[in-house]
Amino acid sequence: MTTTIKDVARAASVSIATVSHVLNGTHYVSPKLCERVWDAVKETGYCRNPVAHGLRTGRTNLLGLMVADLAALSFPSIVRGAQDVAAAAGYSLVLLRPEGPGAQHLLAMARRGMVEGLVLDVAGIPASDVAALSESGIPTVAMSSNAEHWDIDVVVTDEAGGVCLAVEHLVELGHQRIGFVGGLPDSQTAAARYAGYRQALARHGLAYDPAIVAEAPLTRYGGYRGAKSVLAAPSRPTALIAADDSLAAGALLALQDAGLRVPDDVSLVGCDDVRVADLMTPTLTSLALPWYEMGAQAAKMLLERVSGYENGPGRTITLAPKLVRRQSTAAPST
Amino acid sequence: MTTTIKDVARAASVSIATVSHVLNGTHYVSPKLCERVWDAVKETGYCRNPVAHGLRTGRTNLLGLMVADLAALSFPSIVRGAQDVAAAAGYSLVLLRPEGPGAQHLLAMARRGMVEGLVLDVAGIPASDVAALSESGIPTVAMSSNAEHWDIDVVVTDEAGGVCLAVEHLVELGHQRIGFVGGLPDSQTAAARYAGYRQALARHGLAYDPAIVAEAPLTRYGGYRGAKSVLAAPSRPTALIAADDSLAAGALLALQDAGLRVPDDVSLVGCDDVRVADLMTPTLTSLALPWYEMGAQAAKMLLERVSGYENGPGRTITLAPKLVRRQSTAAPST
DNA sequence: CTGAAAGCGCTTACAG
DNA sequence: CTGAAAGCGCTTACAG
Repeated sequence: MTTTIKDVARAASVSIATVSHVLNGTHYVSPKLCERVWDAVKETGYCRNPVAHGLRTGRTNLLGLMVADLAALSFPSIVRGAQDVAAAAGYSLVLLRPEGPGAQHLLAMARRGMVEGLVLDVAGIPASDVAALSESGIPTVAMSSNAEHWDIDVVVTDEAGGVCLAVEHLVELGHQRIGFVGGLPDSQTAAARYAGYRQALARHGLAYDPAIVAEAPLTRYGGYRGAKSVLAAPSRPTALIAADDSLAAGALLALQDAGLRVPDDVSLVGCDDVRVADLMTPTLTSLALPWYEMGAQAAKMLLERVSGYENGPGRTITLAPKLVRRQSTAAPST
Repeated sequence: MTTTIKDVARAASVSIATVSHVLNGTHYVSPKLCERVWDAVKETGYCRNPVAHGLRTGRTNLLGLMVADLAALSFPSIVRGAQDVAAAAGYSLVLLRPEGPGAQHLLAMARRGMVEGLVLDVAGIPASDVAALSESGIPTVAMSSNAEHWDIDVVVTDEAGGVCLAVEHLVELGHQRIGFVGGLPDSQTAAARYAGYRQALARHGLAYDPAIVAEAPLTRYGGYRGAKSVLAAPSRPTALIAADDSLAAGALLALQDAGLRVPDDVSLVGCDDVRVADLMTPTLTSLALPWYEMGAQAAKMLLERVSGYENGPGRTITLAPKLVRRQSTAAPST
């Protein structure tokens, strides 16, 4: 019922081989026939069946995007980045879930050619699964919050470097006592951010004081409790870094509860969620993670693999967060 | 190089037809051969090529999800809803963008069988495109913020009903003067929410007072300006409904600027963004839109179409927002 | 109960 | 320069 290459060939009185050649420009065809073919295409409203094309050529123009947690804040930006570059190359994204009843089918899909390659957000995916995937031979690029040792392309966010940025910003403003409210150390991201804090302190010759460091679950209440404990320190910090914007929201509340003004009495830096940071009062100076860029770079590297343009060993590219200055940071009141 | 049905057939010493039959359970095969086939499958690590399968059967187990604005707040939830039900049926989602250089290819994809059907978020998509799609014959279900007249399945959010809920909540608390800060009336959503406000007022016998109604761009600053103007009314409202959480954030700031406490002096209801509402101080009583449900219902209806289970005229299902009570609303101070 | 064969809609050497 | 034919990896009537 839908029109095929045969219909076009018939309408143009040529062979299907010729139709294919003019459509794909894969071989010289005389102008006369070309014109007849194009006319026939227009007339019949033909467009090629991508499934048949995919079977024949092995190219489906589909890239798999595998992320465990669609509710993660990073998800929309990663998708946008990946889709923007994929679309520019004529590719679409198919959303794959790493677990659940469909996992087998999806892996099969990847292995057997429904998607040409995989962009993988390793967050929430068991390392063994990632390893298996990376060994499966299907082109894969991983997005991660820390460097990995698989021999595949990976784009990693420099979490530690981001926190360094925050510390530097505060130091430049004149702060010397900078507190830290981080996530529970069971998450790699949280650990990396904490490491960045320690590193930056050392780099600037600032003493590390456990009394102004707190670890808490990544919730508003966690931030509230964490900040409260930090404020109870014998000598309270003039600035606070919260490793997440939920933590920051809670910390802000704790500061207000304690009668402290932000940024007049205490400066506050958050992390992650641009939207929340923008809507808080005061608006929050915050670390913006390069999610869009990660998606874009991952797709770019993957496209280089599936096109055969690149076939060397796994590459790693590191992307830095950006510090977005808003109202919540200022010089310390002396 | 990758193993095919032929390899399995050879390993099991049967025909490929038999392999296919035991794999798909499409025909009785003797236990003896069945076992040989399964052994061979295991041994060769075979899994079927979905592209070839798709070409032969016309079923790719792929559903298209077309949304114009991946940065919309609704996007992640819609995807989650759609993916959850799609995955349960063995389907994956491919992300289609309605415009740009890939549009042709994508439409072609849809028309020619790469995806079996389309879930369409009509927000930001020209009505003519939607109409064309709905007439193309490919199974399509639309998600919309207002009822439509295409003869396809559509799931619509009851925007007006949501605002009614908010008004009712405030009326129950004892409020009689309820202000409204809405979006610019050029958006259908904003118009629907405004209509809901008027409706609810009428239903509860409350007078409509233009002095406590403002329209503004959907930004924090818009909300700030809108609320300011409403507060300047000769008789100021005891409660405010903001048709968006950015507007609400701005309104909150305006209220604080005016020395008014929330909810003690003025109650505030927001809309849309669960995360922001949760992190604000006070946390925001807010209308939660049924995004996850929309995605899930849309996928469900689409699956019913592509499976052939449903082939009647277009159905419409309306989903109601939910009011989530948090700290920003209370009885008016008398 | 099992298998040989046609065919889904393309692309691509290979003849002519 | 053009076309007949093989084949991508499956499924599915149809013989036997």
